[in-house]
Amino acid sequence: MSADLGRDRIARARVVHLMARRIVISPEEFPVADPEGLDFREALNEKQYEAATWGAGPVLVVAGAGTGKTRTLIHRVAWLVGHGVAPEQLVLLTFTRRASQQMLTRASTLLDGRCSRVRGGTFHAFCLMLLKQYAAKLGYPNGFTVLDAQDAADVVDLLRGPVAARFKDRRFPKKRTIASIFSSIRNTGQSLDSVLESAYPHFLEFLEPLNGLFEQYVQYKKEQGLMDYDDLLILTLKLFQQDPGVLREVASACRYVLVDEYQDTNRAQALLVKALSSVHGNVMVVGDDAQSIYRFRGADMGNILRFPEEYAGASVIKLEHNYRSTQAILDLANEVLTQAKHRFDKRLYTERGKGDLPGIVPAPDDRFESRFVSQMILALREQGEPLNRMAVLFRSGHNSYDLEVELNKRGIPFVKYGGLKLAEAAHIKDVIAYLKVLENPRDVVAWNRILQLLDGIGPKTAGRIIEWVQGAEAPRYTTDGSPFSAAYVASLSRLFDVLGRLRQHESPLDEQLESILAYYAPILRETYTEDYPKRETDLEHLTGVASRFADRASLLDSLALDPIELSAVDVEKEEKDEPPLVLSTIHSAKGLEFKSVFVIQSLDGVLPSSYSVGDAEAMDEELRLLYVAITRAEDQLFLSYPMVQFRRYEGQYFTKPSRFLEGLPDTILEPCTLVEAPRDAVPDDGSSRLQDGLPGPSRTLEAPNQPSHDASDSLDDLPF
DNA sequence: TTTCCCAAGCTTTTT
DNA sequence: GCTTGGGAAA
Repeated sequence: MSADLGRDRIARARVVHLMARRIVISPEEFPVADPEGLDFREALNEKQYEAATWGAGPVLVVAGAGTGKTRTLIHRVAWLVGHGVAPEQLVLLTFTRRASQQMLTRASTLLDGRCSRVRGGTFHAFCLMLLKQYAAKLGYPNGFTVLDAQDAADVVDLLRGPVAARFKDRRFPKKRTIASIFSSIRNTGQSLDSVLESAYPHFLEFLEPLNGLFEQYVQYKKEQGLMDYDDLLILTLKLFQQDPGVLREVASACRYVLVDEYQDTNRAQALLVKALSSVHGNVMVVGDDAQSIYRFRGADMGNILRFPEEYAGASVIKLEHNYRSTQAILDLANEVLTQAKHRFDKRLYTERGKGDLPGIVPAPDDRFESRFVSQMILALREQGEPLNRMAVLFRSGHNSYDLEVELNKRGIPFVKYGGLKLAEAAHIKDVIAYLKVLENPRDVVAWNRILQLLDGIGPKTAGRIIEWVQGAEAPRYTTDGSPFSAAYVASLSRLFDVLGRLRQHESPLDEQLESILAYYAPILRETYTEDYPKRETDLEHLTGVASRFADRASLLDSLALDPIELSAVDVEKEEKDEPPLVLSTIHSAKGLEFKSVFVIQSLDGVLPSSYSVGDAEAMDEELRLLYVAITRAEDQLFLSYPMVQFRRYEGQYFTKPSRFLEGLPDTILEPCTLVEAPRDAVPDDGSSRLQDGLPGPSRTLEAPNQPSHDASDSLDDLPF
């Protein structure tokens, strides 16, 4: 590796803003040598090295898929810490908690644990931490509650009622829609009418009432001590704005700001980065415009494209050498990307060999698709590929239901990322609501939830009770002197008993949870008579998760921001057995890599989603999504789709493969045919037959071992 | 006012 | 396939 960087000293001038006076201090200098015990030249290529050892000042690292972005960031952290920057002065902002944890653990291994004190996490988590500290300055109580998307919609619903009543005969938007309209106003900084115009033109007639509702919503949350996800970002900005002293204090502590996945930041996040780096000016953002996939929640690719203008004197480092995938996989990725309306001047290259061509696999229906995938996985496993180095990716959470059944049937362990989260299940939210009420007695959403679980109490009565509880100075947990009817006073006082007792003497978290669960158990059985055993297991699950937290507040914060934690328990449990296969939405798979990747349901209408068809920008995003999926693969890539699907009332109907994959030359994407092997001709493990796709125009993949089918049935001959 | 029942509608993707 | 909303009965 060449050592020629043309710089003896890694140094850049930097300017410190202190009060009104600008005092220029001398450049920060690091010795050229690597920190003890680490050979960065050995570990990194020239560009990566340049990025990792960058001195001060703003830098944009444009890192294509698989170009060692994480590796570079980790070495960057290690470099800075190794050169004496206190880990506490480093802020590493990432998009998902998974990404940040992965990064910090990997960095720790480089420098024996010192890096674990690096501050960071998701933007939202970082802001929450700040807001906990400064809530009072914004007129919020310290015990404010964080609302997840569902809770936020519930708050909207409380306010929506009277407004919607005025439009009885017309279709007033539903709570979720309203909540997401509000969210997009705040994420993009657009006005209500421009949001409506671009995304919800059919609701333009409700501009006025929605405007009023929006103001009420903002007001209400403030009064009740509630913050939604967007508030976390926006109130932090507001805090900085109204109180420059706080900004200075916070930003001074952020000597180096590192941001991962910068292409997916929205306006508020970009402003936060600007603010946090406003004292030291040391900001490194890493990203890839071709992998921007969060437009739907306000991410703005413009942030990364405009970075050089936004930060005067910013340098740009490009990483283009791909270390992950074979050339065949990159060829497909590059080819797919050329279909984008917005052109990317990006062509990934590798020095790895050509490798196997990616295959496109039509399956007769999704049962066959699932069998194909699971069989292939077993075969690869027989060849020594660990399950956790393989992944099945899909557009949306439910795309894998059928496959999950098949995997269970075959005893293949898997984890699933993305899609529905346990923390969103009704019974989990119930239990959490009790904790929330204990933490923040002003949390009306939680109160409503737990009160309405009681017999004979609906929205109206719940409202009256909440008023009673909160009417006094301190919340009163008693029915003494209450105006409520005897019909439910008994059940109400049982609830108050439990809450009052827990509030009085703060017992350890697990004991609190135990009391709550004891109280909730009969309610659970009654409300979910059908399937309460399954839900009871989930609650045990929750107890397990809770035991890892020191106190109620930190459990609640964590649940609000990172519901994935719950499914992480599965991982640990399974890992005793065999590291499990990964199922993931493409969104959740960002930043991960696997030896073999299966993209299922590569259908037109799924990927690209039918919701995006007709919107050029949205279609480009779908394309980038496919690009992200393809570039997760190192060696093997299969894109499959069912040729026939079922729909509720229409029955069977024919599908079309993703338009992004149609018309690609066979030399880039190889068509494969599934053939069902005669049953008795199948070797026990089925491994030998899948391994070598024979070179040729159409690879044949045999699908052995399907007892329910006539052995002579060739799939090609099935009667469609 | 609540609850129950039926119909309608709707779903990406995440913090 | 599931949640959400409306309407009617208790």
